[in-house]
Amino acid sequence: MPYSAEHKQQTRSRIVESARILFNRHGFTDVTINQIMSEAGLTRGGFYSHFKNKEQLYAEAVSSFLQGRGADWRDEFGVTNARSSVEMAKQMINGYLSSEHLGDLEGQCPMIALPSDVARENPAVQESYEHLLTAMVHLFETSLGNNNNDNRQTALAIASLCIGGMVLARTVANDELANEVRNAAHNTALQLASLDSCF
Amino acid sequence: MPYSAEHKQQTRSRIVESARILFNRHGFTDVTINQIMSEAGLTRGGFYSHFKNKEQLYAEAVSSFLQGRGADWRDEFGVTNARSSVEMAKQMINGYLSSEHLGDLEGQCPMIALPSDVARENPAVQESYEHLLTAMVHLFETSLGNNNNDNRQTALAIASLCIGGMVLARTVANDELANEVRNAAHNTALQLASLDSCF
DNA sequence: TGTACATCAGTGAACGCGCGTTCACTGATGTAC
DNA sequence: TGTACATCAGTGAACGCGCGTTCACTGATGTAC
Repeated sequence: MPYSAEHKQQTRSRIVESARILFNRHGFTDVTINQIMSEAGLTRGGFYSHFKNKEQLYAEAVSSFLQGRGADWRDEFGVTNARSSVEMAKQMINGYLSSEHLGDLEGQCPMIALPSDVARENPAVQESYEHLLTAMVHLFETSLGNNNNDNRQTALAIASLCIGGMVLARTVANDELANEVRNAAHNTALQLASLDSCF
Repeated sequence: MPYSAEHKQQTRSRIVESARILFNRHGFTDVTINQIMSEAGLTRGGFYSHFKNKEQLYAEAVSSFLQGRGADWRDEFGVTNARSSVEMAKQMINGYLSSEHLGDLEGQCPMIALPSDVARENPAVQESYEHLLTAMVHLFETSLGNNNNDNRQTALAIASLCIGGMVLARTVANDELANEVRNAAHNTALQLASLDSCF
C-alpha cells in the first residue's frame, strides 16, 4: 500500500484546520473550497476524496474546536481536574470574555464566530455547535459546587452571557461600546458564578 | 411629473420590507436580489434605481426593524411612556426572551437573526446593528430607576443575556436544550432587573 | 539489494449553474395646451 | 374637456464571473520478487 496509513489522515486534518480558520474569519458561504485547499497546500480537485461535500467539512470544522483550544480549556478547567471549584468557572469566564479572545479572529470559539450561519445549516452542523455549548455548560455546572442554588440554570445563564457579550462586541461598529459590553458581561458572569445567597 | 411623489417611496419601502424578512430567514449571502424583488412584486432590473447595491439594502433592512416592531417596543416600554419603571424592563425582557419571539423567524429582531453575518459586513451595516443595541440598552438603562447600582452595566448585561440566550436557542439542534437556555437567560435577566441589593 | 509494478493521493481542466449588475426598452402616468 | 407629449418607474435579456463539483490523469510511494 502506497503512502503510510497516517498520511491521508494528516492531510485531512490539515484541510479541517484550514477550514476552521477560514470559516471563523469569513463564515461558511463566503469561503470557497479552492481557498480552503490552497491554504492547506493542495489543489481543489482533491477535496472530494476526503469529504462528501462542503457541508460535511463545515460540521467537522466546528467540532474540531473541541480538539484544539477547546481541549486546552477542558483539560485546564474541566472534570479531569480534581480541584473542581468556583475558581475554575471564573478562570474560564476570564478567558472567554477577554479582549484577547475578542481580537483572535482565527482562534476564537466558533459559537461566537458562526451563530447565525449555523442556525441556517443542516442538523449535523447544528449538532456540532450544540456539542460546544454542552461542553461549556457542563464545565460551568460542575464547577459551581454544591450549594443550594440551581447550578444548571446559572451555568446556562453564564454561557448566554459569554456568547451574547462576545457576539455583540464582535458585531458592533464602535470599539468603545464593544469593550463596554464585553466588560459588563464579564463582571456579571463572575458575579453569577460566585453568588451564593441572592437567588 | 408622472407617478405621485410617494409612489417610488412606497415601492422602496416594499423592497426593504421584503429584504428584511428574507434576510432574517436566510442571511445576507443566501438571498438573491431576484428573490427580494419577486417577493416585493417586481422584477430584478428595477433594483438599481432604488439602491446603489445589495450592501446598501442590507444596512437599511437591519435599520428598518426600529421602524417596525422595534418602534412598537419603544413606544410601549420606552422613554415616551411616562411611568418609567422596572416593570417596563421586565415586560421588554418577557417579550424578547419569549418562545413566540424564538419561533418568529420572519419578525424576529435582527440582532438575533444576523449577528455573524453583520460582523463580516461593512461599517454601514454594523452601525445599523449598533443602533438596535443602543436603543435596547437605553430602554433598559432608563427603566432601571434610581437606585445605587450601576444601571448601565446591568443594562448591558441584560442585553447580552437577551441576545446570547436567543442566539444559542436558535442555533442549537435540540429543542429541549434550546428552551432550557432561553428560560435560564429569561429568569436571570428578570432577576438582574429587579435586584437592588446584591451587587 | 535492485527493479518492476500496482495503488491511490493529489492534480487541474472542464462542466453547468446562478449570481450581481448593466442597459436599451416600454408603457403607465400627470401635465400642458 | 380631450389629446399629444415628456417623464421615468419598472422590465427582462444579456454580461462576465466565480462557484461547487466531476473526472480522466499523473506521479510519488510501498511492496513483491
